[in-house]
Amino acid sequence: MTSPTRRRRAVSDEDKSQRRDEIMAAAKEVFARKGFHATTIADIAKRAGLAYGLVYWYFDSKDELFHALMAVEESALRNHVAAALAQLSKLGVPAEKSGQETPLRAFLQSSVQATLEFFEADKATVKLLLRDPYALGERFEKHLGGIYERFIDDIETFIVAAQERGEVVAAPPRMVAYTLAALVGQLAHRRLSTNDDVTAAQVADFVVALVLDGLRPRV
Amino acid sequence: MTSPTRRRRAVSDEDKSQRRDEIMAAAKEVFARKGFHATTIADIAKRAGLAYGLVYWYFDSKDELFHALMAVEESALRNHVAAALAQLSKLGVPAEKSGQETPLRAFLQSSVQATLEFFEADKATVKLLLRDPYALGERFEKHLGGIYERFIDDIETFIVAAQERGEVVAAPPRMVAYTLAALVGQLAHRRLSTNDDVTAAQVADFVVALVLDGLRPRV
Amino acid sequence: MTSPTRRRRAVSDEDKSQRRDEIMAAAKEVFARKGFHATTIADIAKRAGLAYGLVYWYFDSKDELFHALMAVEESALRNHVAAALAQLSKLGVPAEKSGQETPLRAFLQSSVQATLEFFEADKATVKLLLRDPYALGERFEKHLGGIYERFIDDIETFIVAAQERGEVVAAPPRMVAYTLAALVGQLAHRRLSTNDDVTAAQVADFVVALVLDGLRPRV
Amino acid sequence: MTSPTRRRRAVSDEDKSQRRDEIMAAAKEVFARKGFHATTIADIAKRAGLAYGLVYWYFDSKDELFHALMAVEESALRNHVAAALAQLSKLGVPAEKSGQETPLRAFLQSSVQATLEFFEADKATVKLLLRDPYALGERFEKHLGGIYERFIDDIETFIVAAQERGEVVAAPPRMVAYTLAALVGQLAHRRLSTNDDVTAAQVADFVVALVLDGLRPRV
DNA sequence: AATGAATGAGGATTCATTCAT
DNA sequence: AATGAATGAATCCTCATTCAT
Repeated sequence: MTSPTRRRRAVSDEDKSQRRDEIMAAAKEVFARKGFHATTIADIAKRAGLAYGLVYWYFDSKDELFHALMAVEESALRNHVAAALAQLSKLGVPAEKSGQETPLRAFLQSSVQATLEFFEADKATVKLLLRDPYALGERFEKHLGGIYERFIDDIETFIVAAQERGEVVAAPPRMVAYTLAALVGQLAHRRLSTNDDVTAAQVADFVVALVLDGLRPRV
Repeated sequence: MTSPTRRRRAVSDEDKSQRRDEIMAAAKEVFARKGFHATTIADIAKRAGLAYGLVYWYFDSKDELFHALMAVEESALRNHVAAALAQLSKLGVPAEKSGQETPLRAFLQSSVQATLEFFEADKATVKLLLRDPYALGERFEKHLGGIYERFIDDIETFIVAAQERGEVVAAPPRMVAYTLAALVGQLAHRRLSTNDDVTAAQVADFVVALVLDGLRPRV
Repeated sequence: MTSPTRRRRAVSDEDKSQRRDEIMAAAKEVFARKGFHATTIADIAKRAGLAYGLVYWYFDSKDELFHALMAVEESALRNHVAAALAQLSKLGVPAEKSGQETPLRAFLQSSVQATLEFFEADKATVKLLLRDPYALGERFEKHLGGIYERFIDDIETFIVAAQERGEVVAAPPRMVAYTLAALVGQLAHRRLSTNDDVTAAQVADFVVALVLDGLRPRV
Repeated sequence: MTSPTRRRRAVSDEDKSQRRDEIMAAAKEVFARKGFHATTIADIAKRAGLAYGLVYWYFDSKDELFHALMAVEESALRNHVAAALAQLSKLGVPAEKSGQETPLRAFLQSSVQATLEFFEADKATVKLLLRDPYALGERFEKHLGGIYERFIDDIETFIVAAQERGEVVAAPPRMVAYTLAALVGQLAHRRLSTNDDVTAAQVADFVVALVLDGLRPRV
């Protein structure tokens, strides 16, 4: 039994963190809908059902709030993709016995599909990560650049490993990685405005086929 | 007899058009450098060496000015690509007799290279067309969407024709077109910040090889 | 039996008073350093190691807190000067037998020196009493005016008494008092920013000599 | 007859300067009445009968506006005092033949009186120069310090010259100068709130007598 | 008494746009 | 056509103060 004077309130870090999350959720929604510039702190607060001054209790500035969002979304995306890849090995995709291209194809398929699904399920994030930051000047471009870099690094790493494992890749790994990231990013973005009823899986199939096999059918 | 205030010389449309162009040139430079929001009408006018109130004689609003720029740049890009393709046929690329894949490969190579070169030669346009509009809300996104659409249409049209001519394309034409546009757009954009000494032609080679042949080397 | 929330020990007025003092000490330091406007209640509370909401338990407003500080500082100053003067008589300064000017000179010397020493030892108070209140609008100006008034009254009273005791004073007593207060206040203030190694005693000597004797040396 | 195209408007620098002055006049009045912090740009603009945005056409910031005011007022004060002193020599005050103290006394009398009159005639300036700047932080304190410094320098210079001319001054010139400036500043300030019907000339007489002769009448 | 989250008035500043000349 | 002064909506952010716990 703790001393009465120590009881205090239970607002604690948990509640604080929760409020932060509420604000971020509201911010994400509004930023995605109206864009960074057109969004006011008041918009965000209203959306969150709070007094606008309170936003500054949790974030130092509009910029910081946006940065925080970018970081969270990057993290979520990476987790999502990592989970998909983990699932892949668990499912026993023949990663070891295979002398074929399976691993690379499977990796690409999984990564691309997971990425597209992630953005599919959360269209706001597309705008947050793939649309706004570019136009917001260096402060965000740098952050965004880092995110991209990390993704490209991961892909490159995998491709290099595949090459070392004996898989043939007919282009410099980094360039391929880079291209792939660009492609997927753009596709995710474009899928926002287009009304395909193509699924993420189909697009992933297409991308993988394109990247691995090209348009010209094997003779 | 005209009133004294009317004297002046009748300013021809040509003059008007010229001033307009001056303003647009200045606007392009400043928009590209600082981004749409950070650019003020005063910035543009100063750059053009004019009183800033005058901008409103030629354009109704900052938005309209930006739209006008987008239109001009689209037009310039299309002309540039069209010229490259025209050059191609003039050079006697075997477009008719071909039973080979030449036309499609040549078309892609030329289009991609011309596009990249265009953006290469005019980095401001990259920012104008590929960076800002996304984050500027629907008003510009729609316009940009149209530009993309037209390009995708052109590519698609060509691919369809190629297919009808007997060339095998292992994917839905529109999807290919769409992918290609995305890829090239993103590459052009990324080339802004990266210091490759890779030429546009090399990138084009890479893209075409990737799209047509894929990563797996011909057996 | 008191309700659980009521338990605690009955906080004595002493405790309350002590907390108040802690807050005032913190406030004094911060106000002096940053100025009234630049100081936030949060600054003060942090300095005092308290939750900032608590400040409002002891003071109704930032203004009231500042007023309280002014009152305390006035009191401290008056005590300090009074002590010096008391010391003076205790030391047997010939206040009664004197047919000389001693008393007035001694009084001035002691008062001025004590005042300067007080401000010397507590530079924060200079800012609190001599710098901020003026610029803070009528609410504080009035209070400050009162403080000055009381000092001037005291000096005047003494001068009148001296005159009645037969000492010659070549000017209206109130005016002299008023001048002296002004002079000392300004000197104290100015000593903040200047790096004289002149002591308070020396300045006091100078002031007294000036006031009593003027610049022209005795013939 | 200038060419019609060259006619243009006559707004010119004169008008611009005039508007600036209007704003400064309004600002001075409001700053003096409410203090720097309590004054809003809107207050100033309203007082000047202008849209508040316009203030920023003429001044970069509230701070700059205040600085400009300080500079103008310093200048005005210096001119006023200089004029009084010029008048003095013109009136044939025996500056050269005198072996007496006349010049110093006359100089002090004139300077002090002119200064007090200046502040008398323009009470707003007292607040602007002698009240607000101290409490406004370093940015203004520095400027104000400079103003004081220049005045003290002038007085010191004169006293030194007087000494060299043979007049006896029983204290270090700079200290005297410094004291005098402090005294006059404070007196001017105090005269704001007090309802003496003492004239500036009388106060000046008093100050000069005090400084030169002291309270103890010549025996 | 104590805490610190919540509120919202307030204010400086920017800038697109209008307008008198 | 040209100029640049004038307007004022808009928005970020601060911070005194209140209040639930």
